Amino acid sequence: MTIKDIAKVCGVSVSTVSRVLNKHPDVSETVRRRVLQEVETQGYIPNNSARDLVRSRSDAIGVVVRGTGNLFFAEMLKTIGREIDRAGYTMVPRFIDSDADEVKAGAILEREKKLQGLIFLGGRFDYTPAELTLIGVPYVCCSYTNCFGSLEEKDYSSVSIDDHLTAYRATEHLIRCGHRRIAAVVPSCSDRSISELRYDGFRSALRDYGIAFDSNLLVETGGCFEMPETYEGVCRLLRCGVDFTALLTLSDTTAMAAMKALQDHGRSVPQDCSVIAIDGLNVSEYANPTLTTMVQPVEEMGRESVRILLDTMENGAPTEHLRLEAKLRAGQSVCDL
Amino acid sequence: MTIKDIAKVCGVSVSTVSRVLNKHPDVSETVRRRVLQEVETQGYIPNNSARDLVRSRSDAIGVVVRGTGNLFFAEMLKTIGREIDRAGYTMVPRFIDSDADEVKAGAILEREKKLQGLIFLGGRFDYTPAELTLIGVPYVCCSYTNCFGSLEEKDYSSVSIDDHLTAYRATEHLIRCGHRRIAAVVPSCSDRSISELRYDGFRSALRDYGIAFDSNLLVETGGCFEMPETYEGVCRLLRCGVDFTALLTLSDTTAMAAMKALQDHGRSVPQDCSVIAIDGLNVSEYANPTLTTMVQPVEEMGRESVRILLDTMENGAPTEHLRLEAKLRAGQSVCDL
DNA sequence: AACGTTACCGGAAACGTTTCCAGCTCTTTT
DNA sequence: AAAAGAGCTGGAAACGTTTCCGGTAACGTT
Repeated sequence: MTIKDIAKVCGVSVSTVSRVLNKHPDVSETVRRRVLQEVETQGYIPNNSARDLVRSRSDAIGVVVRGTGNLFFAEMLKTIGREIDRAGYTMVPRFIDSDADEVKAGAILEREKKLQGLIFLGGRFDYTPAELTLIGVPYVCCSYTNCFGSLEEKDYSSVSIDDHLTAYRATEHLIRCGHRRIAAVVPSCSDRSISELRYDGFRSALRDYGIAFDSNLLVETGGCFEMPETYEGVCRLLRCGVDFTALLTLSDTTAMAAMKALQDHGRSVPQDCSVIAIDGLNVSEYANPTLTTMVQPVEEMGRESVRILLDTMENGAPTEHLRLEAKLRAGQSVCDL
Repeated sequence: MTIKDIAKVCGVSVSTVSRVLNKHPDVSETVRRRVLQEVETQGYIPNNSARDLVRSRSDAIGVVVRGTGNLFFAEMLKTIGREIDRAGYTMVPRFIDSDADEVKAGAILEREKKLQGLIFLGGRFDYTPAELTLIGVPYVCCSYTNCFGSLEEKDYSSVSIDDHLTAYRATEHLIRCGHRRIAAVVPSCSDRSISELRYDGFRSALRDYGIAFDSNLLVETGGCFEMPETYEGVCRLLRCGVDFTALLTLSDTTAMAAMKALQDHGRSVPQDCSVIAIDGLNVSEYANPTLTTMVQPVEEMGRESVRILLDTMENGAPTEHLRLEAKLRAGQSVCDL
């Protein structure tokens, strides 16, 4: 079942059928209708390989996902997938680990498939600027403000919450609840990473409210928003015997790990220690206690990422850097002092 | 940069280069080496569209994911994606909702892309056998024993835990801990669904241990393993005032929702009520209390699903139905009576 | 010396589209 | 009435591969 069969049975040329299929204007209404009807009844589906070959492009958009521990990316991937489908493209995801070579392989391999665009989704990427310029297609960094620290803003697009502001607001919320001794668990990802931005927001809030920063209250963890590391980090903090009434974590899953550590040490949340987080996963509404968290607009982020990418791909639109707002969802993990 | 360029610079024909690239035997060692070296230095990458066109096939494997609430599928998708990548294929996932038409669209749309195989991942699919026979490629149902109830076993492959046995073992664990009044939350998915199998396992265990089944202890919920429905269901159960000391849930996330409902009603887990689940998500180790759950071998399931699919695709191997073992991971959500 | 075999290689068709170009028929303009 | 344009259509090249078929050269066998 090819375009030729349709052409033959309709008594027209393949060119004409092709024109109908591609919605070209210069074909008579009668012929158009005849062809479309035949396509319908025969159940003809164009051969994508042939189409891609002659157009020398594909309908594939790659999504590179890094940061396996964070369930937030799972939700993001789903919304991104839906949007890509809706736009008539094909999503091809690739999950990568921390392994340096596999990360690099990501960029290379994405080029083997004929991708039209790329979405980077995740905590951290180790690409060098040189490697990135090798990518000949537009790409957007989703949920990651400074995906590639050393890159020109005009060379890529990004969609994320305002990480600095979000952490600021979270901290502010704790402060307004009367907390002064606020600890923070910060994954020590790379420079200018998402965690650095959020950490800066945390510090800014403290400063603005005249609260001296106590470096003993800072827990740096390895990995990227991993639960085991977070659990361990909070345990260390507790062993230090330093005093604090609230804890800021940078994601929902790490918040759950942190709460677990607190609870395992006999501290109940929020009575003995409030915990606030960032993400707003569905599952966090069923944590015990329910998480108070800054909800990222997952749907909107996915939609906008794809929109921007498509706009650059199809219309050559300029790059864009979108900062969305995360909204506080009050749960039970924070209480007034 | 095409195969012709390589041929020209090597002084051979395109046929020869093609043969080298496809590891055909009849090409001399010297030529082979010369070509490979040129391919390397030039950084030549074959055009997949052209290759697919002439071979009239692609390297794409579709993964249809249904059941958005269940984080287990997110973990499965990741391992499946890794395996597909490793095998040199391209994964194209599609997330579908409960909407009947979108479900059907799944089958149809998967055929538009030239897919070589399909993996169904998720709680329930509404395809009719007639629709399924339209799928001209091999497919395997992953983590879902009776994906398509009314289908011949020889027509598809499947990989999952033994759902009946797993629920049996979970129930057995509760019984051995001294529990007699055991409630269960069962999503009312379709006939012969995953939840029916697990429910049967639950009933079998009760029977084998001589415990009369009390229908008041059964909570049927709408949706497929959704947290809100589960929460509501457990609330209903509690309002009934019926007595029970343990609760079986069929997934980790619903377990968390169930625990939340119990806790919100002043019952602490496990002191007032033990809770056991099935899945073994990472996050369940950080629930409060830590979940006691039957861990599904995610890695193995993903690996085997892809292996079986590839074996059928490439070698025409017969269909296979693999039942793996879920192992109990003791957490804190179950205690002796 | 003739033949068959083996190992290797090139030519060319084929895959199913899209798109450029040319041509045809009508209508409108000069 | 001729020229110009508009609207529609078909022919054919091109996209980059794979693979079938045939051919050559070298070599061993009779």
